[in-house]
Amino acid sequence: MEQSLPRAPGADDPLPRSFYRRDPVTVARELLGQRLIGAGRRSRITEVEAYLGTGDPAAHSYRGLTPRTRVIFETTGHAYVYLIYGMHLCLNVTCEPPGTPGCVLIRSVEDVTGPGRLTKAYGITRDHYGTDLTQTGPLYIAPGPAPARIEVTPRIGIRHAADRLLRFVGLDA
DNA sequence: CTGGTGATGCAC
DNA sequence: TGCATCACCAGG
Repeated sequence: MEQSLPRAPGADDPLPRSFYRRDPVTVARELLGQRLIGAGRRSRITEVEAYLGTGDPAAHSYRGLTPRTRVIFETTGHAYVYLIYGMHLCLNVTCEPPGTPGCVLIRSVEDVTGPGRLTKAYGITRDHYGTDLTQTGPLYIAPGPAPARIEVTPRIGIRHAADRLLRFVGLDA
């Protein structure tokens, strides 16, 4: 039988670490259309925000390395999950090489809009903090078709650097 | 529009 | 040790 190939071509192989080893704006834009896989879902990513490692007062990494922000500084392509407003979890993907902070907030996929509802739909908890998203597992990201075009807007719900155009929405057709 | 909710990080 | 801050959502 087909023993040399454990999986069929076209399977949802995770995006490689090199995809994430770039600046948050590039990673954010290219993350649109890719598939977030977990909890039986494989929906395409439709809305993201870039948080820059330096010079971005809206980014959690702005005030330096802390226990909470550790993965932002030390990993590439891992999940940064944190609790916001005492109630909702947000899923971010770390980027840049280790030693350089930077991450991308995944706000929505095709059928789930909103960062808090997205984590709920995927069953993401704080236990997912630090999960390697380049490994096939309970939560990872695999290739999907890029959107036809990208809308660029300011980020949602922040006070600092509210004028910066770092939110990206993927639109088809 | 507002309230609910709790971890975080910094001032003291 | 306290408390302002916070990348949200559901309900009026």
